[in-house]
Amino acid sequence: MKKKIAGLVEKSISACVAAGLMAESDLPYIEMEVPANPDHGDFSSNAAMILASRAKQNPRRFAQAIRDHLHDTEGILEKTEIAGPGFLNFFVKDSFWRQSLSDILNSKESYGRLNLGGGRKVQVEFVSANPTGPLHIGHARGAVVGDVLAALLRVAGYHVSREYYINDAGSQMDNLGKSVLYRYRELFGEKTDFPESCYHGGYITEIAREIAQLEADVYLEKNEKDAIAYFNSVASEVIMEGIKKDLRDFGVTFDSYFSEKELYRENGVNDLLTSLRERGFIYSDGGTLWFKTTDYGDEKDRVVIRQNGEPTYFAADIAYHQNKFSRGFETLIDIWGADHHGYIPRLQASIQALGHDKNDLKIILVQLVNLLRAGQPVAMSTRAGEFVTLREVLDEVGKDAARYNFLMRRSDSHLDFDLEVAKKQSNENPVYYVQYAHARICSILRLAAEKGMAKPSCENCDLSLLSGPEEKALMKMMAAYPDMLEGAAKSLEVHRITFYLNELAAVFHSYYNKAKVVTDDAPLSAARLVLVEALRVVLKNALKILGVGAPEKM
RNA sequence: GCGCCUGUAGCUCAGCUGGAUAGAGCACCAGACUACGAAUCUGGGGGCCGUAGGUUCGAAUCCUACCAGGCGCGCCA
Repeated sequence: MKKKIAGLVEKSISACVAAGLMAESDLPYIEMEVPANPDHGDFSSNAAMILASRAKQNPRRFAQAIRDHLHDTEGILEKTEIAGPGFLNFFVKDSFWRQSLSDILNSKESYGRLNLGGGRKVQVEFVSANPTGPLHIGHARGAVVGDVLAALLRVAGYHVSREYYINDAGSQMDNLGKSVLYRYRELFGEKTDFPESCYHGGYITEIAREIAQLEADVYLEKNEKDAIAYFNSVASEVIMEGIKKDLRDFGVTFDSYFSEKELYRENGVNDLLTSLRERGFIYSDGGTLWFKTTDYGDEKDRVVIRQNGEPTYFAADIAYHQNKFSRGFETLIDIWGADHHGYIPRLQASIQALGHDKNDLKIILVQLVNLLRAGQPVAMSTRAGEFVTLREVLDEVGKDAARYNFLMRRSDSHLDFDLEVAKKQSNENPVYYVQYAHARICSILRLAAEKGMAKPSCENCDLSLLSGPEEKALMKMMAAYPDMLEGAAKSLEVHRITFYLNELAAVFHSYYNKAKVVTDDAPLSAARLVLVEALRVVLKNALKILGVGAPEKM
């Protein structure tokens, strides 16, 4: 609807230009907003004001000209007003809002699907935690944001792939193996001086114990290097399995897992560096190789091969992103913890050196989570092995509540996550507000069925009976659902879906307390059943994108 | 010191690419179940949009400086 009206305005402006009333316009798009105040219409545009200010003309005169040249061929508009300094306010005929109800009932679960992406291949890479320990609460937020963003883009018509990058090649992996080895030795009574830099969590000891049970003390004799290599491969595998299971139970699944080791196995890192060197992006200085990231705005050049001959993490990451592009993805989206923001310029620089546009790689920063229990901060330290794991959160508050809580803020805004509030089944917890709306509607529909009423259908149903303010508001909000999704997809902001749901549920709850759906008035009941059935569909579709359940009973 | 993010009601936060009278939830106060589910609803108080300038028809939104908090500034990942 929004687009239709914007289209009308666009054509009208062209007509005005043709009629010599305006100079050539170069508006990139027609801004069309839904005014907060219903007196200002269903949609409002400031196009006349923008054009007039560029032409140094009277905005109201421009607005008049646009209105005069409007050709409402479909008869969408009830009226068009010029208001204030030069706003064009559009009032849509009620019949067009009712039309969206039958759209929804016909499209069902595909209502809201867009063709924004045109099938373009997009990859969303997220979580990507090192397999050195279980996922904790901090990872959970990134997991949900990535998962929902992928789902959103899929609905918006992109071909989306979810990927987890396993950092299994760096020095922290040696630390992991070493940590297990030390615990293993302890199990056989050796005294060790457990290093500060190693992982202290209890899970390390458990892995050591498993190895000890299966293979006894054979690794006490072997040389340390081999033992560490073996221990870290066992440990990372065990831990990775745990991570996958936790994510699955959190409703997060991936299409692929990409191992950093893989890059080295295929010699990808060296090949890439060679080709970059040939093209002059890499130079040697002081026994190390440097990437000229300053060519693309980074504040200093970055090392790719260390003095000891080992490639840096950055080197592998360039190769990894190159690999992503070579797999045919046109847009890459990386989801990172906000503490990695300093890394953005060099990675952006590197993909540009590889010949891609800066915008082909979008990085979404997710701020860290501030974990609370009943208002009191919960201390966490990964090194010391003191952290609240994702598993514990899942067990304590449940998947739906946890996910919803992570989606209630813009991702680059700090988030307080209070375990006590999140598990409360009360009005302090917004998940239930929306789920309750869905369950209530299902309850109404069950009752209607019990009473032998026909299933909601737009056939032989007088939808013009839906004339109350809440009914109109609900129809308009549901009609705006695709616009909301489009905005969220374009801006990559998943929290918009949550806010939309809260608003929609609020209007419904208010309506529910005012009006009865199932009554003795058969035509009115039929119309209202159509309305709530449409609502049920929209709620369910949106919740599905969020990966949050839409229960029929609670 | 330099860079990035944040600063909006008592608390937690929305506010879409600059628009019309700045919103929501929680908390607080007062009300609503013989009505399809009260995990709900109705009403109320509450604001120098961090501060000061600037841009313009118009600024919470854009620019500059400053203040406060967070994060980053490695041949770690």
